[in-house]
Amino acid sequence: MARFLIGATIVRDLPEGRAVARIVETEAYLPMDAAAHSFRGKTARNRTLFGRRGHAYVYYIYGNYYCFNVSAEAAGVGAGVLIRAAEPLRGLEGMRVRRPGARDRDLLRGPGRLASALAITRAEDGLDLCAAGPLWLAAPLAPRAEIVTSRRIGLTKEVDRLLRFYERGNPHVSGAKNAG
DNA sequence: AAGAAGATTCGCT
DNA sequence: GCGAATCTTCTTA
Repeated sequence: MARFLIGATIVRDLPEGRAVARIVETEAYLPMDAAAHSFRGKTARNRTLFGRRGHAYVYYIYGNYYCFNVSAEAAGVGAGVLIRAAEPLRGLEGMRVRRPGARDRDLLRGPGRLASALAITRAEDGLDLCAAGPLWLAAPLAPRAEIVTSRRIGLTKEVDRLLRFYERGNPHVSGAKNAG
């Protein structure tokens, strides 16, 4: 699913209007993956990871930021895909309001920035992303560029697993230095 | 009940 | 390139 979501569209309704973006970077968090929030079992915070696939799992991190994930397996199995970066397509005004001073290129570049620009918080946790609503996803339409595989970013466990995916050369991908 | 770590970002050197 | 900021959640005592 992490691969599939590259090129998919995020549709988010903000007070300023509808924001649309194209996913360019994701990471997979598998069952039996010590780096995954689901690894130690279901809790109040991560319960949507254990629900049906295609629902929003949003968590708060470092006292400042939210990260937006998509639950990725059948009910009862804990797994998800972190949406790390996207390319803004429409409704940039609403995103700019939430990321003052940022260049357009950086509006959705990085998981914390993406959630901030699209106003995604714990309030959106559990939303069905395959149904009409304030936040949903549309499958990729156009042919996609080459997808690169790499190590995941910012982890202290399972650091060698190749579970990050991004479009080669896309300027909206986070951490240029992390290209490997 | 207390403490440590965390799927990040930004500013400063 | 490095370290602080900031607070929630989970683990351990």
